[in-house]
Amino acid sequence: MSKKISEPICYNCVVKELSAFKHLSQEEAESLFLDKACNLYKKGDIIYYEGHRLRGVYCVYKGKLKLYKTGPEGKQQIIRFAKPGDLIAFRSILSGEAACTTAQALEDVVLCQIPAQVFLNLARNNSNFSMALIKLSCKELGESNKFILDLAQKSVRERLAEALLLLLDYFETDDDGFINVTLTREEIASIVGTATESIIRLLSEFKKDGLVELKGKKIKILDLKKIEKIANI
Amino acid sequence: MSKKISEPICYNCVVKELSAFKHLSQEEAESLFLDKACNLYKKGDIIYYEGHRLRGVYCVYKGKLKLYKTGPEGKQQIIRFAKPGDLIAFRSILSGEAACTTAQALEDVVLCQIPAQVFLNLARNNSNFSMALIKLSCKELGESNKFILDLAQKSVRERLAEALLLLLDYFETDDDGFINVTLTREEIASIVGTATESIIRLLSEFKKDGLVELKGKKIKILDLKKIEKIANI
DNA sequence: CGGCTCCTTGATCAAGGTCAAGACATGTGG
DNA sequence: CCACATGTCTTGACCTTGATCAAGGAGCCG
Repeated sequence: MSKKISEPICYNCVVKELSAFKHLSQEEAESLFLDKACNLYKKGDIIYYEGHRLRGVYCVYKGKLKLYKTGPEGKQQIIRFAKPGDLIAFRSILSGEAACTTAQALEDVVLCQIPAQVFLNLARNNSNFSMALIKLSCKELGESNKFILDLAQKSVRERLAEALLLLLDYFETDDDGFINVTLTREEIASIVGTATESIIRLLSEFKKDGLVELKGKKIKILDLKKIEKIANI
Repeated sequence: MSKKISEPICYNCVVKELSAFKHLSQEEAESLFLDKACNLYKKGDIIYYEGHRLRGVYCVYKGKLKLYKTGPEGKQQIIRFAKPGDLIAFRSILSGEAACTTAQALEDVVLCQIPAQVFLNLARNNSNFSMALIKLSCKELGESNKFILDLAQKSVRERLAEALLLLLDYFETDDDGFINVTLTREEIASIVGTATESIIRLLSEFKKDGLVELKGKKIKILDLKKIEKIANI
């Protein structure tokens, strides 16, 4: 399921500057390097399950992941994504609760795991680092609250438009202008919180109206202005 | 709209022990007392508006509040409540963003406002305090994520049952066993994320089935087990 | 008493969920 | 290389949930 690989070196890791770890001193980053464990996960592998107690936080070195909750009928609801430089599982470690989501690799992924105690000690002793973590969790909280409003008051059509904008913003585009992530229709549905069929119908409607181009699972936004208008932000 | 009143004294304030402030030293709590401003707000008063920049965090000394977001059509979505001992606006201050909700008094309320800089300095210099704030925001984040799942996948009936349990848990009961908060049907609807009429119909159905007792705006849960079963947690 | 706000009920309707069936693509092992 | 299996996508038909609209009643306050 996961295997050890040659490890990125924390104190000059390329993704360090993207994450809250950029606030660590050289010395702290060096000690981090000694304590971490680095592993490769294949596409589809589960990193951890909702409800489980976790040993530490993960820093994404390579690849993309989805974090989702599972509903009463087994349906997934994607809560957020992660990409290189992101931390995952920090919520669980910092709050001392069990994981509130399942983390799964969307493609081959390399993760470094930092033991909870090491992470908590850093947070406790380096106030720049702890303030960065506070900012991180508060920002995510703001985003979750925003999404609550959307789910409660917007139509599926509006939410799909908004989801496309979010994906574009977060994953950016490849050389051909397609959003740089590959998701099934079902996965898009579990971002938006609706049925797969609804996503299919709406996407082909967007296509018919010249708002998007579809090429297999790849999506290109052709008319940003109109999508933004539909999203009703 | 708000008026100065005789101030609770932070370093022996009765609500201090309920909040993250319990991690402050005597000295820190004394300095807090010098910097804070304490005000009374009448029922219905707005403390601050979504989108505004805030001057500091508020500590609830007395009374209950609702924090809500407003949707495109002006409909409210309640994100959380606050009661004595709770902090509000901390998310905005800690993340450095504008307020993501509007805060409104559900009854007469007394709030102490702590200036942002004072609050941030405490967070920066007292690691027990900052860790408590981290826990607080991470816990709220977990709750918001939970609610996202509910909105996306549960029926209005399930969500109402769950909302009643949440209200019971948070506000507890008065001497007669009624949930200790007074909300209009419309406000309940804007917790659940549905129309007022749906709440009315479902509440009277719950009443018919002997699950709840209704006395004006007051609600008593008669059959906790069945409500829990409906909530489907 | 008149004017609020809030609650309640009934009728109607649309958004979107569910079900079923088939097309298409992809990968596998023989 | 083919046959098959599996997973994903797509479309159409149908039906349920819950939103909306309308109207009236109840309670409360100046």
